[in-house]
Amino acid sequence: MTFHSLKKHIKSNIEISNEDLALICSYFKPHSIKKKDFLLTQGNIYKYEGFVLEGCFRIFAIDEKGNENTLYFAAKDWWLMDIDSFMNQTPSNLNIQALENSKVLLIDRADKMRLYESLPIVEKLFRVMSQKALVAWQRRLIRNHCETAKERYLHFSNTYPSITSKLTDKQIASYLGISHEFLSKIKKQS
Amino acid sequence: MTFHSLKKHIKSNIEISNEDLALICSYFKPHSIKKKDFLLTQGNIYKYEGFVLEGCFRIFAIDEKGNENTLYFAAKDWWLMDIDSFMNQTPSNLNIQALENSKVLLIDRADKMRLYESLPIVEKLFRVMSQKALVAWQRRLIRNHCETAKERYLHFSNTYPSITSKLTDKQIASYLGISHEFLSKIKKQS
DNA sequence: GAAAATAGTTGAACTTGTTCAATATCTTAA
DNA sequence: TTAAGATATTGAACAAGTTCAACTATTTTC
Repeated sequence: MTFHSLKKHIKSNIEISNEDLALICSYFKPHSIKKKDFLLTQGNIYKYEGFVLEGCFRIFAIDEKGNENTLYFAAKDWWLMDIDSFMNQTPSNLNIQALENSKVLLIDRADKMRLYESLPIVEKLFRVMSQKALVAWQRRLIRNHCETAKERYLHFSNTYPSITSKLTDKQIASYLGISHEFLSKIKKQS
Repeated sequence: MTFHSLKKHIKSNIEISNEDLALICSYFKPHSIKKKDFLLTQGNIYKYEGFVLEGCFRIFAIDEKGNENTLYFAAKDWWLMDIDSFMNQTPSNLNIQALENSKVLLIDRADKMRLYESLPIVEKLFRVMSQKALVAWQRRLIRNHCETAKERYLHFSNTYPSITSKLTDKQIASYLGISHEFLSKIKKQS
């Protein structure tokens, strides 16, 4: 039951046997994370990769000026990772915080490496997911270049209405790359 | 000789035997592309994936208003791909144009699929490269949010001086997401 | 349930970047 | 080698978004 949504998610990305699916799932352990708790804070090395079962997370960086910069939000069926820190074992620049009481499946770095080695299809799984993510990031950057803040806000809230409803305007503004005051003015207009 | 830089590039990403390297290379065919010619124009399905041996390319999209939006530039040792069109066999939104006479190694879609199947390490290669690219795109988006156009220009020209020197200001501006008039004003200041 | 903290609103002054138009410079093809 | 076309520069008027500050809601915590 716990692994149902992970299995479904994997099958939506690659063709895979039930045996392999079960083996992959056996590496993941369920965890609960309370609202406002952090799975990762910047400066630390990221040891886990996570898959969200329920709840919602915010992945953000804090720059020198103290501004919070939200990379993305992760709700059900999204992954929690800091690829850079996880791959290279370098201190992370990111923070991953639960926005509500949440449940995740976690795999630690050593197990992930074992999984890659013991089951080559896992390479394919992450290759496919990474490439899809890449396309999404490219599109987001283009939107940032050619759309106004208002257009970007409407696109986000229409694309992810259920996530939008869980967020404060401050969090949305930090995702869109605008000040929260300006977001307030945008919302008043529309 | 032709495959030297591709081999070196692959080895910088994964550990691999010389036999596997040679097999991978056997799928790629060298091509020359003249300045201003297109490897891909939007609306078409992308059939090839390419590795740049020499020269320089620009990968860009044109939006409804007719604005050119440069995703990235690809010089020696960079890949030319439209992941979206190549993976899903859907018409591309991108244009890939040679900025000077260039040489590339091309692999067509069917061969790429065969390569993935016959040599699982190729999945790993593209998994690793995609994840590295993902990190780079995330950083670029953050820079777009928290740096001014001038800071972004200086970062770009300092990071890629040899590419910068091959480009017109119009092309650089479309990469930074600003008007070329404003780039001209920025350059005058510094 | 009151106090404290956080989030949202609004306005005024300001900065960054755009648009348009005119002019100047550089490339390229015939 | 010259005309045509693309590229770069500059200025003025404008639009988009920021910053600061004061105020109002809304949550959170004890």
